[in-house]
Amino acid sequence: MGAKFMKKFYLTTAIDYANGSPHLGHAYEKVLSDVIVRHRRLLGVDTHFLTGLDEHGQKVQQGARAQGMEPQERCDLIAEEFIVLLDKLRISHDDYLRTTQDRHKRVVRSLLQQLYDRGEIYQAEYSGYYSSRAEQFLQEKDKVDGKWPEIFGEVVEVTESNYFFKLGQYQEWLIEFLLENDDFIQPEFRRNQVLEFLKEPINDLCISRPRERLEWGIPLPFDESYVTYVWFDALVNYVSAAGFGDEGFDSLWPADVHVIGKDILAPPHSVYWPIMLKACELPLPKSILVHGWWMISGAKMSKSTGESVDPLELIDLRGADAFRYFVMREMTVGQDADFSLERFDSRYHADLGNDLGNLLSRILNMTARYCDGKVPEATIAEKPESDLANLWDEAHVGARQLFDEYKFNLGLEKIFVFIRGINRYVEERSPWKLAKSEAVEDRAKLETSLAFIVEALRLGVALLAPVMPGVNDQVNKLLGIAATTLWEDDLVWDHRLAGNSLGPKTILFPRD
RNA sequence: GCCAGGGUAGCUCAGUUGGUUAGAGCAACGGAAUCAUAAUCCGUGGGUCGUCGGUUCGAGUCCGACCCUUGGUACCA
Repeated sequence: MGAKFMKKFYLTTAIDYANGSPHLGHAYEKVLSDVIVRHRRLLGVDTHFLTGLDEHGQKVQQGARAQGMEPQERCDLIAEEFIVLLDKLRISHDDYLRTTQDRHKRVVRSLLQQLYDRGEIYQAEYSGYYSSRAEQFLQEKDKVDGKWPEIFGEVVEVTESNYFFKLGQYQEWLIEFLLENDDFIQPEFRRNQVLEFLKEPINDLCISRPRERLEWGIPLPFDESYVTYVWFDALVNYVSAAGFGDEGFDSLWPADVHVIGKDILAPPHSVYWPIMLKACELPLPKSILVHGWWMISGAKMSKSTGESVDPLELIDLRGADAFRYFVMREMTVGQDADFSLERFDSRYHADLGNDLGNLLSRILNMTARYCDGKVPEATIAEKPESDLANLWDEAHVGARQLFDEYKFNLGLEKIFVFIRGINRYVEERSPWKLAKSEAVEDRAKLETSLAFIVEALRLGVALLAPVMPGVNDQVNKLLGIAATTLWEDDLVWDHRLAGNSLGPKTILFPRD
C-alpha cells in the first residue's frame, strides 16, 4: 500500500572498541566489508554500509582515568583515529555510529524497557569473587594452582543484585533456527561451532552493572541505579543506526550481512543477538560473515607483545589500494592468514608493480610514441586477439562468481591471470617491432594491438574496482573516462576508448 | 579433555560429485626481447599430496586410528 521503502542491501561491521588504536585486524574487517559493499554497488544494488565505535565500558573508563581524561574526551580522540583510518583506506561507509550518541542510547533504553515490560528481564542476586584491583568478577579459570594470582590483589566474595535477560528459554528455538538456516552463519564450519556450543545449556545473560562500580554506560530505563553492560549496548547498534522506531527503518532492517571476527561469533552474535531480536519481535539478519585473524609468524597479534602491525604505516608507504589488494589476496575469508612484510612486498612488486603497473606504463608510452597518444581503431582480429578475448571471458565470469562467494583471494588470482595474459599478448604482437615496418598490414596490426591492450586494461581495472577503487579511478582518468560505476555497462568489451587521448606516463606502484 | 580449521613443490596456496603423466603464483636456474617501473615473454628443475591401515578396478579426494599446528571452550578485530 502506498509508497514502500525499497529495501537496501544493509551491511555492518563489528563496532570497534574504544580502548586502543586501530591495528591490522580492524583495517582488514573494514576493507573486507567495503569490498563486499562496492561489489554490490557495481552490480547495481542500492546499499547502506554501517561501521562505528563501541565507547562504553569499564576498560574505556579506566583508560581515560589513567590518562587523566574524561571518558568522552578520550573516546573522541580514539574515534578520530579510527575515522582517519577509514578515510585512508578509502572505506565508503554511509554511517558511523558511536554508542554514546543519543540516537543509540534512546533505542537501547527503548528495547530494554519493552523487554522489561514483557517480563523478559528480571532482577536476581549474583555472587562471585570480586577483585577490586581489577575491578571485575573473576572466573574459576582465572585461578592458578587453585589460588587467585597476585595481580588481582585482594579477592573477596561479593553478592550483588543485577538484572538478567531470559536467554535460556530460547535455546531450543535457536538451535532449530540454525539447523533450518544453514547459510545464516558463513562459512559453514563456523555454524557447526555454534551448534556445538549450544549443546551445553546456556544461562540467562547478566545485562547490568551497578553504577557505583561502572558509571560509563547507558542507564537502565527501569532502574537508573544501573547501567547496561556490553552486549545490550554494543549489539543494538545495528538497529539503532538503522533508525529503529523511525520511518525508514524497514528500508534497512533486517541487515543483509553482519561482518564480524571469529572471536565475537559465539556467543554474542550467534546466540545473544538472535535471541535478543527474537524477544523484541524483530526480524533476524540474513547472514553473519565470520572472518579469521591475521597472525604474525603464526602467532596471534596482540598489543601486549608489541607485535601489532600499524596499517597506517603500510598505507603511507605503499598506498591504500596496495594494502587492500594484499589483505584481500592473501586471506581466505573465514580462515586465519599469516602476515609478513616480505609477502607484502612480494605481492606489491610482482603483482602490482610488474604485472599491472608496468603494463600501464608500457601501453601509455607506446601509444604516445606510435599513435600520438590517441587510442587507435582495432581493424583486424586474428588468433592473438581472439585468444585475449577468450581469456577475458574466462576471467570475468570466473572472478564474478568467486566474488559472489566471498572468495576474493581466488577471484583476484583469476583477474591477474588475465593481466598476465595481456602482457603475453603484448609480447606476441610486439608493437615496437611492428612500428619499425613500413607495410600497411603491419600498421593495422600495430594499431589493433594497441587498441586491444588498452581495452583489456580498461576491463581488468574495471574488474578490480571493488578491491582497488583508487587505481580504478586513476587508470580510467588516464584512459579518458570516468571511474567504473556499473559492471553491467563497464564489463563489456566494446573498444569504447577509440580516439581517446591518453594521459601522461604514470607509475602506479613505484619501486623504492 | 571435548569441538573445529589446517597439514599438497623452498614459500603462499588451488585441487569440483574419487578417474588418464598432481596445478598456479612467488623464489631459483637457462634463454628471447628491448615498448616499459632492470619491468615483460618463453623454457627448466623441484612434491613418497602429515603418518599408518582400510574400502575400491582406481584415493590428495571416502572410512578408521594416530601425529603436528592454530583456534574455541561465556564477553580482545
